[in-house]
Amino acid sequence: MSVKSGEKYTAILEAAQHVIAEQGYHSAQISRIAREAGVAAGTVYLYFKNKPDLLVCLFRERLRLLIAEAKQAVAEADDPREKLRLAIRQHFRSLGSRRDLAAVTQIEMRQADTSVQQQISDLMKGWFAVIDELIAEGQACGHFTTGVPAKQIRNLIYGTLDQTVTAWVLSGFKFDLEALAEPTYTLIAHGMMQYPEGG
Amino acid sequence: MSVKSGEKYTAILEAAQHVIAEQGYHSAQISRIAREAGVAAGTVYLYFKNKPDLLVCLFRERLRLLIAEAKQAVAEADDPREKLRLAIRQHFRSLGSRRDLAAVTQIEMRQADTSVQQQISDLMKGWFAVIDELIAEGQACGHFTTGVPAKQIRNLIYGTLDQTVTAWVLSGFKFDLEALAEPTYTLIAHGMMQYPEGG
Amino acid sequence: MSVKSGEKYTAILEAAQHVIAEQGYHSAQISRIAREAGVAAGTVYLYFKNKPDLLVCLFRERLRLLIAEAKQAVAEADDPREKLRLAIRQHFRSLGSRRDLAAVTQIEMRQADTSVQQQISDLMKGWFAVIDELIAEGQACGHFTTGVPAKQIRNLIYGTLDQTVTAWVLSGFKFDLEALAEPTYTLIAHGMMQYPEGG
Amino acid sequence: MSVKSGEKYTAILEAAQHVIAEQGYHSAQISRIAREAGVAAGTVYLYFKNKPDLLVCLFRERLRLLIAEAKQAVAEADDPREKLRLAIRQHFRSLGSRRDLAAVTQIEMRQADTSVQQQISDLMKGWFAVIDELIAEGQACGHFTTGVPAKQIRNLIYGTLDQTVTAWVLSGFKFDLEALAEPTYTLIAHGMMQYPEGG
DNA sequence: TATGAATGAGATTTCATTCAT
DNA sequence: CATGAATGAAATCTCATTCAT
Repeated sequence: MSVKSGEKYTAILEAAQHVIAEQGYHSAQISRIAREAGVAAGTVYLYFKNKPDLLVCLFRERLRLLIAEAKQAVAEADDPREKLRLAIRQHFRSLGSRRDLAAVTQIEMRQADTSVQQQISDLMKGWFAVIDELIAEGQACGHFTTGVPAKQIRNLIYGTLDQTVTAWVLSGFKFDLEALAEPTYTLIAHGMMQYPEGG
Repeated sequence: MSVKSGEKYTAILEAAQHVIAEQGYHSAQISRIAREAGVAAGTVYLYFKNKPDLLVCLFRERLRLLIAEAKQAVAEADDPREKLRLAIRQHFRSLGSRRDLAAVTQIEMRQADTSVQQQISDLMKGWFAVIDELIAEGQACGHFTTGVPAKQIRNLIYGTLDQTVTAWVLSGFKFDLEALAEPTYTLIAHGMMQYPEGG
Repeated sequence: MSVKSGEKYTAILEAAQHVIAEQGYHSAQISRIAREAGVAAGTVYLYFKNKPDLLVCLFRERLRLLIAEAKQAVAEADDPREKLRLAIRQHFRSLGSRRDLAAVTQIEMRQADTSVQQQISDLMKGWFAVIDELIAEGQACGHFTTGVPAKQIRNLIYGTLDQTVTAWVLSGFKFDLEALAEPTYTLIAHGMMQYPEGG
Repeated sequence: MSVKSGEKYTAILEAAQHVIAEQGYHSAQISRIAREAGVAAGTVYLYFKNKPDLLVCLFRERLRLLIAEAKQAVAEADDPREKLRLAIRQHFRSLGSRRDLAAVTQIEMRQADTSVQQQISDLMKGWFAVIDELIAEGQACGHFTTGVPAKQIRNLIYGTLDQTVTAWVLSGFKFDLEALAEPTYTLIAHGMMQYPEGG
């Protein structure tokens, strides 16, 4: 039986997400996570190498989910512009319905030390790939500008989404995140400039 | 703790910035910062309440500088579109020429605990104000769209700049940050969509 | 725990000797020993009460062998002086041909805690008995001095052998242990003093 | 002020020796040693790198003393035979009057892990040097046999002394150690063999 | 103001041992 | 007899902070 498939593995990850969201990364003690998962502290070390590893695994699992949802959303359209619209909406929907997860990804996870950040950064490439593909497709068919490096377009998209979710978490979830999908798409896609006529 | 100026206050901040950039936030020991500043460890506590306070003060000082530079840059133009262009260029220029500072603001500072993040978040409002004012002005004179909440425009701008600088730091300063000002402005201002005719 | 024979009992002892010789006493994990013996960790506890008990049993088994070999060697001569010569040669031969065992008895076993040391110390009495008998015999027939307590003669003999084997192990088995039997016998038997005439 | 010269450094070493002699090496907690030395646990780490380092330093300090006393004793005679006699007496006297130290050197110190043993082994060379010099001198002037490797003579001397002191500690200090100096010298110097005539 | 030696709280992690199967 | 997943106790070490000088 794979050690990664047991319900204890899942229970520990759930508990970690909850405790970290509640207490913050550095105050989240292994013993507390274990108690919440209903296992002994030592058991955590049967499933995870150490505390940073637990964090990385948590992030990997959750990001895998987000990426899958993003891919699925994007697959529902053919036009890259529409794909972008759906990707944005899905991102806000995915995190908007999972506050613990949002708190962990936007705030707490970023308090981990550099080696964890490095691993997280690598995992993010999977997420970026979804955007990158969408951009490349849009550029190929002439819908998206090629006058700007694709990587910078990605920075615009990801940076905007990330900042928006972070602002939402920091506000204490005070506004409707998903409702921002449409205007955000508009801004990203059409830009912020008003034109006297046409546009 | 009461003295907000003087050589030693400055020296400690300089040392903190350097040590944190080099070793990361959590590995940056007070004793090391003190040594680098040429003072005793205890002396740090005459100028700062504690380690988080030192971090917050460092951020406040540096942000004050960045805001001043941004305001000065923006003041050089009348048209809010031009102001936006200058603000973006200035942001990339300000951080692009201060690698230690960039590493601290984009990476290390974010590892601080939640209470510090809260204070930093408050300080950021001063930075946001510069953008907000610029947006409001642009909207007032009809150059910027009013079809989208101003706050979301700000998220777009700030998120994009932030993500770009972070990518630059994480790349090991491998590309020319300032050179990205122009395409970034284009993207933000005009959007990423290509139009068959007009636009 | 009740079974003192059988393949598994033997296999565990063999594995323990090997793992301890290789990794040292404190780093020798029960799980590692079990794996090497081809049994589950829990199985070790069917044959041994606990880790110290495993060590004591290992030492007892091996010492039993050494004592048997010593007795057998000694039995081949009648003259106590010759018996001493043979005993020394046999000790060096017994350990000289079993490096793992030598490493365990001379180095690792001595890192066990005091209660184990006490038990080992008791077992050593069986070894000392062989020497003591030989000494008593030699004193009885006038070949060995009676001007010195027999126990101190034993300390001389055992101490010298022990130190020599330890030096051999610590050297990384770099010299021929058995070759030292003859000079060691000479030293012990005749002393280190040179006499102008006679001797 | 050298960190090695303070009274706290000494107090910690004294406390370590006492606690280790009483509880054994592995049960000797740093917190207990610190309490006995009248300092905080953290203070121990201002003077010693870690627990093994504390042990090595303790051994180094004490061995330095023993070697000094041995050298001083040896210096009182010219004849190498007499020097040997004095060295043996001094060794038994040095340890016979310091039971805590004897318990630590003969029993507890040997429970330390391999890296400590290695360092101790290196330090022991200083002790061996005293014996080696004495042996070389005796061989040079024809008093000691050259028919046996000098290193083996050293093994005889050191092994015998070591075993004798260990036996004394294990006996619970039940006999007079120093009283064994004379017979031990006799045995080592003249051997255990009785000769019909002369000798 | 400045020093820096001393403090001491606090959490990770290991691994011998158990026990339900 | 055998298994091996789970347990949980226990101790080192770090480093921000203090305070007597």
